[in-house]
Amino acid sequence: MTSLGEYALLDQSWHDVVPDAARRMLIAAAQAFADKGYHATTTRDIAARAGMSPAAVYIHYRSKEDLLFQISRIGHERSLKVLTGVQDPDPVDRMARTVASFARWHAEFRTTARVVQYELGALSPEHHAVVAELRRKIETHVRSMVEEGVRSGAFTVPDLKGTSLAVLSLCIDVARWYRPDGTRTPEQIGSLYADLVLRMLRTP
Amino acid sequence: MTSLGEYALLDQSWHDVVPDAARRMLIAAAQAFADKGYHATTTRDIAARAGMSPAAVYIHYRSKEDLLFQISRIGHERSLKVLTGVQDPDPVDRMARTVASFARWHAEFRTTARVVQYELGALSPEHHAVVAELRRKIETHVRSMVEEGVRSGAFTVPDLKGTSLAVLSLCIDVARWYRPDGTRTPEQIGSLYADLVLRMLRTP
DNA sequence: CTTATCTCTAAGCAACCGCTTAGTATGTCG
DNA sequence: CGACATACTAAGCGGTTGCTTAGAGATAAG
Repeated sequence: MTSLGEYALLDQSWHDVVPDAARRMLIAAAQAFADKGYHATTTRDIAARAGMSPAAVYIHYRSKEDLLFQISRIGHERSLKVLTGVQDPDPVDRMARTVASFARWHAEFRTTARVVQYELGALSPEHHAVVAELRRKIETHVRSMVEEGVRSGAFTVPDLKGTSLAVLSLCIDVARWYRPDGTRTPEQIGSLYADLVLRMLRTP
Repeated sequence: MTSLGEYALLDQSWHDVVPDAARRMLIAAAQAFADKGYHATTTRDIAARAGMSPAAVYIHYRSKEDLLFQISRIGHERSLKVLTGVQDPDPVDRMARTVASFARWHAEFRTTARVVQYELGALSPEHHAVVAELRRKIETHVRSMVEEGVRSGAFTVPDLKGTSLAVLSLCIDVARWYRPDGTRTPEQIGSLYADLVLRMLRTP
């Protein structure tokens, strides 16, 4: 029920959530939302996955939507950290390593990533605004990395904004198609995607 | 309510659906599913969008899931047709034109595409098997196009299956991020994507 | 006219939804 | 020990869900 195997698909960020029961509930909700979608998940599902009664959800969270918001917020923050955490003086190497780790994250922590990428619409307008700001930062960061490469002469792109969006889109969609039982490891997907993106961007 | 403006985001395939009320119901359902998701849409929503009573849904369809299946099936068939409809003796030109029209379709008919790509999980096992077969054909077709280019020497890829999946993934994800009020037209997205994909695949 | 068929609606049923209430067990501090 | 706070459950409330039933209106054939 709470084996390491199930937790392996979740990001390490959850360790900060206290108390213990609140964290178990959040993890149960993330797994349920990723598996069936927010609207198809009932609060009874979540409580059962956490091994508690339906009412226990409301000890630690205001509502079902609050659970989604916490998962989405923490997930977006982690995703942004993965994206911006790579430092490298060379724009090409930086892009390659960033794409590799960002794409890899979407495979390895697919459970979190799916909630982050596909359940935005279920957030309240106020909560949506919070994660929308984080998403804007993600888009801006990718674009500025492409821009830097273009300035250095290493990259040549026909449409800066559109190409940046395509790079980001490619990485994000990993969360949709990746299956843990497939032939490729998250690491291998990261390497492949870094290579493909450099080919897309590099000056011929 | 039933202006051309709203219908413009839907594929032309729907014209085959008869009788008239059944088609209106299917289009209303597709719009609702694309907008809010299958599980967040009620049969009363669908009926109201079609301008009929809640019970009218069940005159033409067995269930809410049956509506989803019809949309998903017709959408997948259309999507496959768009993908395989391009004929060109040159593997490079064929790939470019195919990617352009496939990516363009996901932008132009975003309503249909979103149901096709993001509501698979809500189908019954039997219905899911039907569209899964169509999806396999789509994947196979992209891979054989890449393969053909590699054989001709025009393309060089490190991982045939993985790269083909990435090309397909890039086009599909257009349905997630595209907004009709954006600066790029579906046509422009198609052109950009065709260019980006060729850069990904071409022998240096 | 009657009869049959098709398409639709008004009303409603059983089940399920998110969430609340009332109460219990456990631990902590004085 | 009693007083209080915390974390939980059993039970259930009001509202909504997908779907059904009974019947009305329209049309067309006999």
